[in-house]
Amino acid sequence: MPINYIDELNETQYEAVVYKEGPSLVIAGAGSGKTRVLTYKIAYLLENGYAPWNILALTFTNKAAREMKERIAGMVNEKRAQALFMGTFHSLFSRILRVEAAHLGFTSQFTIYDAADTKSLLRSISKEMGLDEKIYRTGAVQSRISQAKNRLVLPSAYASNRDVYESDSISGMPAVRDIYLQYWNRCRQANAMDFDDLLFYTFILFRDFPDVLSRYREQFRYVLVDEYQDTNFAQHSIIFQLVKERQRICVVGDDAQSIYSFRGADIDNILRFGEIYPNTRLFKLEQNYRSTQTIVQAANSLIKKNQHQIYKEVFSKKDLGDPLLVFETASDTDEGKIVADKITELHRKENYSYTDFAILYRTNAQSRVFEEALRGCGILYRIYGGLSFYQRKEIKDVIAYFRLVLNPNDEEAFKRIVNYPARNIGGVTITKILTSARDNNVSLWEILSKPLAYELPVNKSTSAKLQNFYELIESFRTNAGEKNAYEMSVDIIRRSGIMNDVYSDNLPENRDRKENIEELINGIHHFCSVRQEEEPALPVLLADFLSEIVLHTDQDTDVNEGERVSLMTVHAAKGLEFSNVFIVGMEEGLFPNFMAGESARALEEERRLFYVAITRAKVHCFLSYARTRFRYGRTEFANPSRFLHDIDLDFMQLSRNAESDDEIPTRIRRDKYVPKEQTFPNVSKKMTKVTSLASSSWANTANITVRIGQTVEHERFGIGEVLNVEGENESIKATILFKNAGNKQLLLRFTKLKVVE
DNA sequence: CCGATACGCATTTTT
DNA sequence: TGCGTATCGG
Repeated sequence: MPINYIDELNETQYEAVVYKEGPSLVIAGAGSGKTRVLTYKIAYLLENGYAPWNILALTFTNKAAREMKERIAGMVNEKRAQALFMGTFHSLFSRILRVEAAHLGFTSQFTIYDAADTKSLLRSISKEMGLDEKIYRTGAVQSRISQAKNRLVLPSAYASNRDVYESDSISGMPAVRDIYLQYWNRCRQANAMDFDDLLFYTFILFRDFPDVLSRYREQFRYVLVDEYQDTNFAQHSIIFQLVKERQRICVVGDDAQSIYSFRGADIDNILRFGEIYPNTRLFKLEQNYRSTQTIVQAANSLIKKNQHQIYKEVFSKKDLGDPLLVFETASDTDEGKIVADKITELHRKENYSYTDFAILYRTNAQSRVFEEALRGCGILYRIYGGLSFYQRKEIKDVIAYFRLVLNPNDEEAFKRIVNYPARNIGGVTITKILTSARDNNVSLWEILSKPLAYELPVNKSTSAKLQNFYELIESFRTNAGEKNAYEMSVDIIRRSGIMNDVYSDNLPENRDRKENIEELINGIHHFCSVRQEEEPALPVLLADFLSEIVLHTDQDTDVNEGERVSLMTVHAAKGLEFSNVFIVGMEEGLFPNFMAGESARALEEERRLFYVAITRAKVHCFLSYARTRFRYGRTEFANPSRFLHDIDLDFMQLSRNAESDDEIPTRIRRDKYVPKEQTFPNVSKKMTKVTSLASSSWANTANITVRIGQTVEHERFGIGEVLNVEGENESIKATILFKNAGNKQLLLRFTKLKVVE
């Protein structure tokens, strides 16, 4: 069945799809059919002279690649779709690097260090160098080194750069350059690359080995890049190496959704694409097919506050829709409750499935209150992000064995398991090995293999223990090349003593560990049978499994699985859509996050992040903030986010306590960040009374019986005397004379009162 | 050298 | 709050 490009695409989409003569930039507003353009374009290329292996398509997540592949498979021959080079930068380039590893002084079995490995290695390097860990915060050092790598700055260049040195000195960390060099060498020593290295070494490979480069140039005749606004300099440079001559490149993205600068992403890549590729054709997709007009316009009004962007006018032809609804709650617990209640209500009244809801927050730590509230209402949910399966301790332990078996020079894996399960090799011995390795400029494993030659100063009994460990790993290594991954892993878990350790008792905390390890084994079993079907001739090796999972992230798991509400960070929600979206924690310090400081650039990124959040919503978008929040073990006060003032009030509605029209405005006026001309008072007429908000400190008092003559305290009106009570159930109304606020008639259902006497 | 226990500490987003 | 590290007794 031929694809009817004209009927199935709008005019701009069609033009973007069929243009293949030179570089093109597709600016795709939120919900404008970006993925559609990419899939149709790839199908079009396949129908017009390109072989699948000649197409390189880079996506941001593995899941995006998988989904796109499936869609293309439905349009063209499935086998051809499978043969496409489609995936994340990191996964595709790691595959290339495994093939070409020898050029760079690595073996094809190199380990990929994750962020935790990097941190741990940096920590030990700082310690060895005798640096104060309070000043040289590992996180800070890590991000400096990461930024350097993302900008293709080698340790030597880093060390000789005056500006860099000065900036490091100003932050009190002049030795970062020494750490960087040491870290670089230690990774090489360990035959390991971190995430950033996967890009850096690919660049170096192409730069230093022209024949290798020309091979890949020849192969990748057309390059497509998704989410181009989130690429960094290293990624840009690699792409440029590949397409410089042919200029057959199409990048797709939305500058308004650039949210990964902390990972080195450079919004200028997309803003200045036309300068780098001079004959670029620009296509702008401006029709949003996802959201109501109100949501689109609200998002537009927000993003207009940013200076740094490509002009576009996103519009929707869908229903006008409801305004964004803003909730204020007294505490974070109440925020959880009100969201859970709202979900229950929409589920019942408007028949939404739970999969139609998402709760989006700025930081993972916020998920807790929502989990509790949803559980309380009996609503199933699923959390995306946070710590993934592969980051759990017991799983990392097992994986460390796998890693060491495949790459015995892996320092981090070595340190993790040399004494797990306990084999009486303690800190003192490990330090000795570390020192010896550093002095001789070799890996830990090398020391272990020839302790005598390196004069490792240990006694007989310790030496025997080390020898046992060495032989254990060596015995696994002999099989790793041919034995099936499932058999290997079972063998490893048995003979390493992990099985014994976990199964020796029935402590409740060991039950979870046991289940997790079993799940891992099942996963490997499943992986093996699937792979075996695909390629019956080859054994499925441990290495195959490991390379499958290291770059696997939580982003890659499917969302609409089961009847569950989705909870995730705004970052994780990029590319997804839901009928009903709750954006929670809209508070100063939280969103925008205090880490962003007051710099315009960082604040613009936070604003783009908020833009991403709003544009996930198809029908309803709810915003909420809490006045108090439990944080770091204490209650803290918060003010509403300045971003709430960035949205045009025509598209927003305040849901609030029934009484007192001027309360929120007064509070907001107190906030130092609010520009005077944008305060709420002049628009208070637009506010509508909608819902009552529960509150922990006041909530339970809402149900108490209020009697005439009692003295009560109101959250905002203060102390008053009850003059009269009338009505019943939902509509019990009290007349109260407040000392400062005068006479008020209050519906108790909506009112939070404390009885004073 | 191990394990328990106390204490201090820092808490953004993630391929 | 909950984690990782420092310190203790065994």
